Amino acid sequence: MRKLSPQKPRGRPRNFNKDEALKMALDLFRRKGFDNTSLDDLTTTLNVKKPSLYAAFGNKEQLFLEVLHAYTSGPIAYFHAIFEEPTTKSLVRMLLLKSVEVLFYSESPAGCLVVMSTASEALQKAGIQQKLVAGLQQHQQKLIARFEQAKADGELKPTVDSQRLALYVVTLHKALSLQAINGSSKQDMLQLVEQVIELWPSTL
Amino acid sequence: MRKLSPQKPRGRPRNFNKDEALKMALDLFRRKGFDNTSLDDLTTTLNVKKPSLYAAFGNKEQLFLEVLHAYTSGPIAYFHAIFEEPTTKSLVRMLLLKSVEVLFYSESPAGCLVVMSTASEALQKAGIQQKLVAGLQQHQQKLIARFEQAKADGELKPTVDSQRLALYVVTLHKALSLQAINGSSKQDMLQLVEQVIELWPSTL
DNA sequence: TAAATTATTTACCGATTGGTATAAATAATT
DNA sequence: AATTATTTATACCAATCGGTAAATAATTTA
Repeated sequence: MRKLSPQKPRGRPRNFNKDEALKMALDLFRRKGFDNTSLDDLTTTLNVKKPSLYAAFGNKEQLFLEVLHAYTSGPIAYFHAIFEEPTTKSLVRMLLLKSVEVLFYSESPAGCLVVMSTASEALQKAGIQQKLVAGLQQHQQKLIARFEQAKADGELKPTVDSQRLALYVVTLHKALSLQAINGSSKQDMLQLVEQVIELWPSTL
Repeated sequence: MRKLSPQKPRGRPRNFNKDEALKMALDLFRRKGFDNTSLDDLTTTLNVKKPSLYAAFGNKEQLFLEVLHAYTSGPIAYFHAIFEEPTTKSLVRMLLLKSVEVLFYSESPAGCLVVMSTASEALQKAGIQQKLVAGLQQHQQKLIARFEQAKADGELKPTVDSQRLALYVVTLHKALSLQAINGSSKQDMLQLVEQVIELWPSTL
């Protein structure tokens, strides 16, 4: 009955690492998008034949879901960490700065997997796009609550509309991906962040 | 030698209207994106067989270019009109409000053809994406010049960084397409515009 | 060593992609 | 009426798409 000790698996061992494969697939999906990343793209860059890929991950959508999980729990884990910031201003600043870091983590900048995938038709048909949008909206709700708290704490003026302000922030956040794709330099985007912070409603 | 009077064309007349076809193609490209709009999509909704389509427009890329021209000279002609506005604040307000109108002109909102097409891989390979990005950057340059003028006129504070501020505006502008695709309502987006205007640097 | 289990390789599948050859249909011109 | 020019419809093309059947290779267990 004991299954605690992870005994060696029964059959032939797979000769590729699942986590590394997920990282490479993440790069592909980010650079080319889900729809335009073909199975041939995946098999050649991962150096894994199609049947092996399907045995390990299921199909293309399920592979994407695993990639997505690796992405949200890895590169964009800061999504949750920002709420530890003391002020809304530093929170927004950290959110945007960390985003820029993620977008430029490799030599060739790529958009955010979550944001850009919301425009995928294949993911929409598969019902995955809806999940992505729901996750983004949940994040937006957390921002609203945080801004409300800041109002109660006297950090933000009572005249601030938390919903509007949160919409403003998530909109800017999503836009960073487009800017990266459109060729903005990292320096430009860091300046953009500073511009946003400079315009942030005064703490009164 | 006279070719002034447009005599009736020689052969069999085509039984579809090019301009109407372009409008329907525009709808398709906006809703599905260039890559995911197939020739079958086009031929069925335009009710035109493939050889006729190719005789009239060339190929898919050239069709897109004609659609793009119809789009820039039609729905988004406001892109140039905004520079007639008296203040930078009203200019930005008009830019964003007109954008929202375009995104919601039909029942189902769609992204901006230009903005979303900058993420297309097929258009990138065809060298068209670069043209789109160049056009957007040209628009950004005009904004920078306008903000500089506003500083000279004393409308904007001398401390304003025109480049940064223009980058901020175009980023917000592009983000509207993403918000529309992500399901934001028109009311939400109009409120977003007001939030941006509220944060606009004071005229001093 | 034999059996059982899992992964790999090779080769293939039907469907869809963008694009086209060919011939019939429709018009103006001679 | 015959010729010429243009568009139409039918049928097809090679290439690529996501996905899989079948046989072989590698490993643990008995």
